[in-house]
Amino acid sequence: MGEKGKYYITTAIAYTSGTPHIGNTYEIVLADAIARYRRFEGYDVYFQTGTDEHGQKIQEKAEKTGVTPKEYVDRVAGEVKRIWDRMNTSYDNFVRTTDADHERQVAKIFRKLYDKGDIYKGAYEGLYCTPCESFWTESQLADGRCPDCGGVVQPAKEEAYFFKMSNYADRLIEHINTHPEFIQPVSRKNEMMNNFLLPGLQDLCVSRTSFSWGIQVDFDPKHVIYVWLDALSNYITRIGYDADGASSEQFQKYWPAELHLIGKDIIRFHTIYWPIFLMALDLPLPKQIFGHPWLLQGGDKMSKSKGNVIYADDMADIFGVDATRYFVLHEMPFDNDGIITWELVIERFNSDLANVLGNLVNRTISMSNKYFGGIVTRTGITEEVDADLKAVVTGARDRVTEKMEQNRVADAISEVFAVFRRCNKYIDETAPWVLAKNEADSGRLSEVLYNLVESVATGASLLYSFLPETAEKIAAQLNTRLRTYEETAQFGLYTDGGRVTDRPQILFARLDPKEVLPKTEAVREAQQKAFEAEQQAAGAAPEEAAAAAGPENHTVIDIEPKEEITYDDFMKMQFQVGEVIACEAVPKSKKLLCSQVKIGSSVKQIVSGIRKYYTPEEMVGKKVMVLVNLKPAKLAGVLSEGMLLCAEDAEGALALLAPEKPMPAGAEIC
RNA sequence: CGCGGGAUGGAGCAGUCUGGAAGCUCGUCGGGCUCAUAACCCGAAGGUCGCAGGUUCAAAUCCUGCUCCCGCAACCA
Repeated sequence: MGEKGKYYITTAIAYTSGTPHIGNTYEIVLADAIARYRRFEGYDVYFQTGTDEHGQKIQEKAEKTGVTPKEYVDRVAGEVKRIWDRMNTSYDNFVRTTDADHERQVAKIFRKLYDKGDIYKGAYEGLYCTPCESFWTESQLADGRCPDCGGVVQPAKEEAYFFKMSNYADRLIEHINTHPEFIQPVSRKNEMMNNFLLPGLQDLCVSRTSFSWGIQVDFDPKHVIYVWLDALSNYITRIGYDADGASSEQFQKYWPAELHLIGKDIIRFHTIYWPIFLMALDLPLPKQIFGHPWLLQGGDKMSKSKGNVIYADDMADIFGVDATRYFVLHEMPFDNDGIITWELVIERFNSDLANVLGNLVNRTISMSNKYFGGIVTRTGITEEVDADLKAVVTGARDRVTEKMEQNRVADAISEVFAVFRRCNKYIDETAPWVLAKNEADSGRLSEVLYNLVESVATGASLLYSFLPETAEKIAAQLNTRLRTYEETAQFGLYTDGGRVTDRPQILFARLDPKEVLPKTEAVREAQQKAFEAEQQAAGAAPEEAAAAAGPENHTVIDIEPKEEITYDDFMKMQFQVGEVIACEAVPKSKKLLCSQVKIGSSVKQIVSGIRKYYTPEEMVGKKVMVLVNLKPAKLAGVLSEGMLLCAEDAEGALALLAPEKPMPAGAEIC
């Protein structure tokens, strides 16, 4: 181990706001495949993953569930770790940002940067948008309004710490330009340059006072350190970085990282802020940051309310761990998003795992048993067809390595399977069952089977990084061991006269979609139920509960009953008939319509998410039912002073409620 | 004019940077074979490479314009 040097690989640490789905799981499996392959090649690998556990969102989530933030993240982190373990990932270290030594180091890093002058205390003196919880400068405003939501901003001032990004921007641009491999895939590099670096970096606010769940600034305890500064630091703190210069040997050895594997959504943090923080700490930059694409469910984003979130657990329950690994590794393209559907998973399972691989192993072993009682003997009686088989098998390692060098894991695994496909073809070319009919061909038959067993053993060895369990099973059935990196380029290592198992196990039993799809459907339904219950527990609005009930019934919809309320509770709400006198689409939104609703002698502005079902034109003149004493709020920055009542069907389609007989605007509904 | 990505035979993708005979896996159809998990092997059909212009001896690939999808940001009161 280690003769090729060290290799430090990390995944992004998972944000503990909820259970990771298959898309998150993809990242750890991808990293695991890379880590295992590097070990296989002979690198001294250190593979780190973990959880990101601070921040406002988590504080809120915990409050909602009625537990402390720590209890909340303990639970989620345990869950994340369990899934990572179940997926058979070989990480060396699982970091939690609530680990004491991490927290201590981050506080020290913050202080160091402050002492150095890269972080300075300032104030947001600017225009604050309450719904967005964001400050904006004069120049950022759009028509004097919040550029994000279009809402009204008010002058406000809040003390905060800032990081002087501009101190390092030029150095970073230089580094990116002179290190083309730094950001992968390259399309992302241009994106970062054009959007953030070249227009000029704003100083980054690196503290918060609006919540407390985070690492305190030790010399100014009202402030909590910005989660990204906190989270990114995990890459150095947990391998022993010390801001006071007492960094561990481990840190000296492994930093800088060879690869940060992250989702494409957080590329900006890793390719701009993180390198700049490192420069400020006088540390070398990671060699490469790879922003992998996402898995999308049938082209849609996964959403719990649709019940189409695919969890690694569910997939592993139905298909097994290695099949799950195979799917995410194989189906994920290099720089576009991949698609995952249960149908596709079944297809891949049957065609690749069951047919090409499983069946190959099975037929190879069966023939050995049938013709030679399981004994595999090398006779040296070769024919021309053998040469191509051997070339494909012994050359596979370099082809796989070439793909892995580029982090093209999906292509690499395809190269491994090319070996198995070639073996199937070889069987057809040599037709062992024909040789078996003639005693004179026995020697040749024996050689053919030896070549097959040998090829399968090599293929299994190359497969190990991707499907470790399967590779080991194959080796066990062939009664051999997995080959080393060097050995996979050789042919003929299988023990002459060795014996394969006499009881071959089916590696992957073919699946019948008719049997599997009902299971996946059950998973989907269970998920919707769970979502519904969760919403219920969180006190969701009836509309949401109805939406979560699912598109099952055509004529009747049952929604979760809510707690009984008193007449007084009901009387707190004021409903009136309103007349829509004007209506327009909210410019920055897709779903919202903004209506001016006449209620009695006043006019209220109400925003509703009904654009999909009503045009602004047809809204005008409608008499609608309005909840008028709802606390005003901003939607997409537009003030909404009430709520239009709608009925919602199982598909989520909406219909406005209207009085059954003509009523004047302002009439009370009681 | 918010930012970004995409459109390639029935499905999912590669190829586009660095123009030069349109490729892979699955499905379909036909054939072969029987050791094996109705698996394996061979062959075929099927594409005006989103639309319209332009550059070029040559365009999926470069340029311009357009259409349609999707993601991000904000949002279902």
